[in-house]
Amino acid sequence: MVQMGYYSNQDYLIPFFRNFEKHIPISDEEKRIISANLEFMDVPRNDVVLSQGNKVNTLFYVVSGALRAYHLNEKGKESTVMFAVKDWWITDMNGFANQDFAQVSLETIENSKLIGLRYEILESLLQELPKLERFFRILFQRAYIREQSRLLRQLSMDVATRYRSFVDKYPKIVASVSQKQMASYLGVTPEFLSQVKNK
Amino acid sequence: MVQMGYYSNQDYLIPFFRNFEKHIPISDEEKRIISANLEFMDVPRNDVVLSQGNKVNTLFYVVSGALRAYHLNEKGKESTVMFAVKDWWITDMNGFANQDFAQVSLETIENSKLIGLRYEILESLLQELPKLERFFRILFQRAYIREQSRLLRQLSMDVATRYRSFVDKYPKIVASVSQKQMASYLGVTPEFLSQVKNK
DNA sequence: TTTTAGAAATAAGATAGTTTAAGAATCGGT
DNA sequence: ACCGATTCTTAAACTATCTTATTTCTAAAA
Repeated sequence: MVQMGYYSNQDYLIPFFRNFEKHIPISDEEKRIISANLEFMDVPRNDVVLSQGNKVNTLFYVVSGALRAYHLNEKGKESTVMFAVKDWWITDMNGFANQDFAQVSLETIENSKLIGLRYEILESLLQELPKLERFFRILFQRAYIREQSRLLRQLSMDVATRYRSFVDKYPKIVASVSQKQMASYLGVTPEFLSQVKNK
Repeated sequence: MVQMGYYSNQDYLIPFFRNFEKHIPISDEEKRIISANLEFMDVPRNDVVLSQGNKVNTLFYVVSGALRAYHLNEKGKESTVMFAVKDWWITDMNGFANQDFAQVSLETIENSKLIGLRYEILESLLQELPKLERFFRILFQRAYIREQSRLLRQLSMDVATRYRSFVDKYPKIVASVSQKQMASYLGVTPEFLSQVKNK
């Protein structure tokens, strides 16, 4: 993972604030304050930016590229909890919010530009700019809705329907993801997904 | 569903603000403003307070009792998305936040006292008391974490482990829930849960 | 008290998903 | 262009879970 110098941060900040302003308006002064508190990272494909079992200190925003959050259980079975592409935020949220250990690892599945926001920094930013509470309220509300919808699909649909539904919803993600990863997201074996697809 | 007169609202408001203040401090004046915008309901067991397919206009806070959110798919299969007991908030959040139709129904599984907060009211309260943004930010953050953890359990654990894990985590809920409902929450048939339990 | 209905347990046959293994295709590195 | 290493497909045998049906149990209604 490479920390970039200040000169090139506009590559990160322009898309970041463009997305930010879709949710709430923000002044130049506020942008300046926020910018000064972010970290900019250029991460190659297949790099692990957070490891299961470690303390979680950073919340990531995806400027470009794609990430995957996955869990490894005692039996070595891998479960993909989430993918993130451009404009998504991702981390092990439980570990982050409760300053606890990560239950998932986070890896890039493409070369990625990320913005990192550290826990203590976010906490103090929220104090300094209460407006951010609204931003993150909206963010978490949407994240909650997303997870609840996913859970509902997991419970109420069969694999073929879940697969089609995912492809419809996130065609961009499908492109960067191996079938093995896709299967572990849907909760089936890659072999079975292969069967299902060929019908 | 019975709307209560003003005289008895303290039964609702005292537990409500006691819980509220666990997350953020709040003045008497703020309490007054919030109180004036809530609805108080006393709902008997097995009452449906929101029906799948209808527009969602209310967010519910559980003062006492218990609720269940469930979805019915085309094949008539029922999936329990969530339970809520004392101090939990519940609704079809997608329908609520996006003013869309409910994908789930909401029913009481015990006689329940609920506080209702309507969509437009919440929106204007958030304008009037920006402090509430923080409250709901924390609320949704926790809800998101909860859903993500549940999904992870769903993907990575077998039925027996999921069942034990639920009983450990929510012993109170287990008491108010039938085995059929429990099974539809865990994503298995009641018959299979019965087998699993007897081991 | 009898009746009724819904909960749960049990068991047999059906289906969805897993496992294993082997071959074909694809991809990054040299 | 070649090699080794993943990744994907296919298929057969297997296992877990589901469906359906029957029975028992329980609790509330009449």
